[in-house]
Amino acid sequence: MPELPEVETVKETLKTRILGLKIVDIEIYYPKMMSDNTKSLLVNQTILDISRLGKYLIFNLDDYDLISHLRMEGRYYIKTDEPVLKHEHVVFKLSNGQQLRYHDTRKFGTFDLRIKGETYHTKPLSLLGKEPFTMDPVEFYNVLRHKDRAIKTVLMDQKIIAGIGNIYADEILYSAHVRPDRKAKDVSLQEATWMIERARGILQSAIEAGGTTIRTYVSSLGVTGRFQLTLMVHQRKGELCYICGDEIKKKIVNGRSSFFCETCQS
DNA sequence: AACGAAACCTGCGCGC
DNA sequence: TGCGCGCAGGTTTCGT
Repeated sequence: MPELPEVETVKETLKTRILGLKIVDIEIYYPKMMSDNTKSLLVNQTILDISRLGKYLIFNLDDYDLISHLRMEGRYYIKTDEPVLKHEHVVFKLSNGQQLRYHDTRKFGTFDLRIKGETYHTKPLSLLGKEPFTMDPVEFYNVLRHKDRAIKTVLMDQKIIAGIGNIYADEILYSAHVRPDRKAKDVSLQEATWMIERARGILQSAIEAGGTTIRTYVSSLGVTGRFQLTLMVHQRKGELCYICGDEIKKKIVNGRSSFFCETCQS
């Protein structure tokens, strides 16, 4: 589910709810999700801050950083003593009686614990490329020049540029007028520059939309980070392009569904 | 080195 | 109603 904007929204929302609270206990209902050793190190740590890099959420504690990746369907809920649901796999009990619950239908999410200071120098965070906000278009172009893969595959490669997933890749490519199945090495400097500029604009708009959506649900249970931004092409196969009126096409690119307009993108 | 496919999981919608 | 299949916004691992 979550790409960079959704994770940013989850981060901001959680910061308003659990900052300064101590983890007094943890219940693990799906052992593969978190080891007992990690649990023992987390207990008695206080949540001092929450940060984000790419699609990773990072709980900054006294002595450690807990790195959380939501993968496809991870979500956080803040509850008290309601019954624990089927897909709530990790429950962090906090010092004010609240519980931070990690919910993940497909169990793809991951937790990694790092000693402060090593967080950004070890996997997985050390593998991440720059986010679109800090990526220099010329640097990006120079990477593309050597890639014999579809441009969309490169745009979603977290080692090259961090934070973009399947939905935003489609939207960015549409906005930059580039077909998802073009070879990366055939993309021009002008196009690469548009892609970075459009990535920044679209991600920023999504963050603002997500923030708006969440703010209207301040007292709701879920902290999902779902945003309401109008999608121009993603999941619109057979519908009409808002710009030229042609039919939106769907094609599998490197195993991922990809939506685009043949007329507006080349 | 670099690429594509498979694997990790569960639930949902669709056609028969 | 029930079953099988395809599909889902991500990442890592494995084989070529």
